[in-house]
Amino acid sequence: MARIFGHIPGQPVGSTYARRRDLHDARVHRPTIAGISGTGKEGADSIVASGGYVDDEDYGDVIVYTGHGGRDPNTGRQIRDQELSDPGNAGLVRSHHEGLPVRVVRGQNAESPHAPINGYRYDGLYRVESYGAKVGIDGYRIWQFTLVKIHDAPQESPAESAPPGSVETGPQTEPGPASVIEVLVQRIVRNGKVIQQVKAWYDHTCQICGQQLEVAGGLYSEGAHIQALGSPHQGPDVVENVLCLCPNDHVRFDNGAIYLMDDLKVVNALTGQVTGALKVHPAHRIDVRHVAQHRQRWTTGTPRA
DNA sequence: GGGCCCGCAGGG
DNA sequence: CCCTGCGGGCCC
Repeated sequence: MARIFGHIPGQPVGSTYARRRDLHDARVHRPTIAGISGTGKEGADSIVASGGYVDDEDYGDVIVYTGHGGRDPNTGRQIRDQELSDPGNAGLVRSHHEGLPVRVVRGQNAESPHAPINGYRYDGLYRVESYGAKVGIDGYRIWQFTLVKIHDAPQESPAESAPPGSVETGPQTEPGPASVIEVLVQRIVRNGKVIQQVKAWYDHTCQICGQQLEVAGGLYSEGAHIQALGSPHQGPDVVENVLCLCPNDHVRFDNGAIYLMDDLKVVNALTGQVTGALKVHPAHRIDVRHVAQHRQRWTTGTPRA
């Protein structure tokens, strides 16, 4: 069975499964015990986060996921260094380099507010934002992978176009749906100068909530365009149109859960209440025309094409 | 086939 | 709760 990257047809985000075997049967995550599905040559197509590794961190839209290896099978504690060459770890590295999306499944974990109460839940696609090694809680080197949720509109893998019974003979060239590859390429994060400049001004501090998100290897923030890029919004990729936000506030902002007034007060769209003021660095000029466009996009009732 | 892995059930 | 045995599936 070929490895599938991206969503599995018929398995929408939020689907729940009682046991690991059910995840396997649904092809959402094939291994029945292992947390990472993948190899160094192909990349990793899915992971399960069940809280089994003490160094894991789950922030919802950002997951710091510990690689495998080096554990005492009985106690679950690290008893030796992890190796990046182990298949699953190498797979996540490959996914990072290729920009491949990783299906994330969360398992029951009473200590995490993001985990299901029981069983397993498919929580959608993440990209491997970065990875690195550190000495874990148990005193051995671990490899950790920072996974960041992909918030684009769900991209269904195209249905198998080959009719049943149509068997390709000859060498397996693994045709692979081209559209999936295109989507992946589109999702490679642009880390251009504009976003880097904005992040530098704020040192990764969220302009809305003021928090700095610490991940392995440093701080993490996102450059958020106020007036969205591309059709139909046509916002420019300039510092006057970019905010430095934490992932959660980025999601809220991009989906209209929060918007800004012209004086840069922050408004909760559900309540209409001002919840604070945008924090702005003296050198950062924000163009209120983009602020107004974003606000009108989410507060006017005119349907959009 | 050998070894590995973020299960699972059962018993104390 | 912790520990045990018994595992399936996958990668090498």
